[in-house]
Amino acid sequence: MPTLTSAQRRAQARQEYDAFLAGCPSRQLLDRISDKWVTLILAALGDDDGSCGQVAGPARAMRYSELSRQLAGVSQKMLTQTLRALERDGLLTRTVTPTVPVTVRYELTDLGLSLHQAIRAIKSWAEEHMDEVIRSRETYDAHAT
Amino acid sequence: MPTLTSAQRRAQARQEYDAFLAGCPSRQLLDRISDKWVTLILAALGDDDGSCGQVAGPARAMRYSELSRQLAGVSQKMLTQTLRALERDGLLTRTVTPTVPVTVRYELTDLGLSLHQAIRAIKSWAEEHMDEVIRSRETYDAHAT
DNA sequence: CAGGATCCCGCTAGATACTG
DNA sequence: CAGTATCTAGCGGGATCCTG
Repeated sequence: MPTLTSAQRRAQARQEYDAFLAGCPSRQLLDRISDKWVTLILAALGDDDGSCGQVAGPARAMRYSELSRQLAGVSQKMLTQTLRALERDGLLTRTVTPTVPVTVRYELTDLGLSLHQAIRAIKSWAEEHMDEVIRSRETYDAHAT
Repeated sequence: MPTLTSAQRRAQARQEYDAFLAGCPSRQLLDRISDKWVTLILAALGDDDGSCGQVAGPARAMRYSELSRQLAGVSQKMLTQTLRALERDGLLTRTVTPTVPVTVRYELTDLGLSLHQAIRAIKSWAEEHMDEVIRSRETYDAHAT
């Protein structure tokens, strides 16, 4: 049935999966992408860092060490583990170039890029509304004495 | 300086906070909102459930038991804990009506509603792209033998 | 009904050390 | 450079019991 439009297919997919249901695979997928490191990795790979014109860097290849530097505080374990999971889920590609020493580049796939749009909004939201949240916490904590 | 537009203020906030930095408060905020239950709670409270016209239910008040029913599989502890954190951060309000038995309603604030837009995109993405991810996993696993 | 309070297990993040 | 391997402390999170 290739007669379905992509919009129809997406609507159908949404009917099949419902993250509100405990057993639904999309619940587990939601859990996986609702992760601090996933968010930051997607943001790093999807965003142009501005060093070469910040208009719209649709995708960006980064090396392992670049990522670990940009995601301050991430352990090698978490970085590797998260990258592997994202590769397995088809969100990014891992390309090994057999130089000496070896070079590994990570790059978003189209699928990863489609998620990046949403992920980026989350990260921006956190940065933009930090002040409001801090103020809210202060009044909440003061009230509870 | 109330001469700043809201767009300017947001841009400024984004400069002050950078979730890529380990010590930045926004990193911690990002971690908090990158959570399965947060996503589902925000989605539940922000979405109209379709029972009264699914065009655009901007906000929706729900009772504790309604939430626990809709978020299948959530424990009371996690539900209560997450709701408290979201209330503290100013994303939702908790209203107690002293009936017998007591009635408690949760409702998104404007701040919560602003995050809901982004959160909803994440949940929809997970449901819409589940098939692609599953297929990707299969080929990945098959390759690794 | 809407939680609060405890107990407790699992697992997983993070630190450390080693390698091709 | 780009990981892998191992260990452990800590806490996320579920189960259970209790209350206003």
